Amino acid sequence: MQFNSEKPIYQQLFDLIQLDILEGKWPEGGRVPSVRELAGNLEVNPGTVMRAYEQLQEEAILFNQRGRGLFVADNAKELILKNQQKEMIQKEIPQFVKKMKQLQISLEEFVTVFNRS
Amino acid sequence: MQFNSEKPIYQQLFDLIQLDILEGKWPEGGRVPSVRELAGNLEVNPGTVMRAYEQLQEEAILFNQRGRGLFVADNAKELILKNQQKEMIQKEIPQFVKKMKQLQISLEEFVTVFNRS
Amino acid sequence: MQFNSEKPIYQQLFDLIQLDILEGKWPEGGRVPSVRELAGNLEVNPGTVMRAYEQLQEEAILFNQRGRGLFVADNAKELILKNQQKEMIQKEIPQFVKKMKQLQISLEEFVTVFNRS
Amino acid sequence: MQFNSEKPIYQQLFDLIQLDILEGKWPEGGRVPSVRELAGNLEVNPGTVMRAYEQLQEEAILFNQRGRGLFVADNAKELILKNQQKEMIQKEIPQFVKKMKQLQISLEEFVTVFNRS
DNA sequence: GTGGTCTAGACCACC
DNA sequence: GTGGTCTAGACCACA
Repeated sequence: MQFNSEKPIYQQLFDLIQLDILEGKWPEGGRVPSVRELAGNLEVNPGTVMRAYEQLQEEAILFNQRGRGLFVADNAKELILKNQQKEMIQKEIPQFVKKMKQLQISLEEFVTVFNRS
Repeated sequence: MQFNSEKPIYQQLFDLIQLDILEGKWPEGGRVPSVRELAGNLEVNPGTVMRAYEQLQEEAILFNQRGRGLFVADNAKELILKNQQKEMIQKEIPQFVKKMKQLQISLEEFVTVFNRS
Repeated sequence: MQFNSEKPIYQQLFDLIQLDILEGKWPEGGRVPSVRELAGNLEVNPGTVMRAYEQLQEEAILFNQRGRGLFVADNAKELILKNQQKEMIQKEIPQFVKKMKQLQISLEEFVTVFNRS
Repeated sequence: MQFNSEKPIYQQLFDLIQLDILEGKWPEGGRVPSVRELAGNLEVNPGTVMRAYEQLQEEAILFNQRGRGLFVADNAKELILKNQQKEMIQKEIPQFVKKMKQLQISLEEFVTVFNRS
């Protein structure tokens, strides 16, 4: 796995796993790969995986069953979607729009790209 | 002057100065505050200002008249606008659109925010 | 290590490292000495080495694996050769030819030196 | 007059004047513009012109007639040509050839550019 | 006065 | 351990 070097790896991991859950690759309620296993697959330091898992637990997307491992929450997809949508709509879109206006980029330009992809 | 800690100061300066030029606070063809002067005003190390100025020279937004100081290029505004528009359209918008689709945010949602602000 | 005083050290380093890569002393894909290590060996300030490394990253000759260090790109040799050839053919040769003509130095003179060495 | 910022202005001036003499714009034996006059025309600091004139005197290309001004030497053209040719053939060409070989640029490539311009 | 280079040393996040 | 940022201060050539 290649990681874009501009962001901390643990954050890229954090994002990636959420995508995997949304896409059903990591099913809700299912057990998550162990830190060592995932770290081995991705050729990444175990501590780095650890850190991503920790943050996912803080957001209640993963939960720990003592001695059995980490599991995906049953409402994980919904949680992820709600959280990120909220962040996007309340913060990122307004900020993005502001920048577009500063640069005099028209709505049409945006729509073109939107429809193209 | 307050600086956001999440981005290097010299980059924030780099962005800020471009905004100032676009807004006409630093007129095209005019002389720019000396490294030491600006550093003093902003309570920042001269080297940090230098770094911002350096990058602006690389983009041909500023140019050096030896021994006299740095000046804003005559076509600075156009340059800045073109550069940033290019960056926005080619990279940021596609990336943003991708994220919107992942989060199932509709175009309408975006348009609403766009028209509101 | 001795440095020529007429050019900035970090630029001399920038050139030197490219030569080392071309000659295979710093193999493609391999790890590069750490900033501190190289600085120690060359008896130079770490910041100076950093600056050279920085520019090599901008040219994609080196890349950063976060927390592990800097590495030589897999296509580094090709990149260096292409870049420098381009610079040479587009800028330096025409300029050199212009000077030769001003000084009325014939092509034969040049060819003689070329074949001799 | 525009000066390329990569070289000190006084050196650019030094080169420029020699070219002018070679091309006959400043005739041998003729009087040279005063420091103030030339500085005014070129929009340059008088001290800068001064410095160029000084170096030209050191090379005996200009000479001073006390109270009357500076004059171009009678053998100025020959002097300039000989000096620069020597420098070119003994130092610059070998160095240039070395770099060409490092970059695997063929003699043909050079000849092409030479004949084109 | 100007920009620019270099040093020595501190501090940071990341791995 | 790694790269990267920032500071404070010195020194330089150029104009």
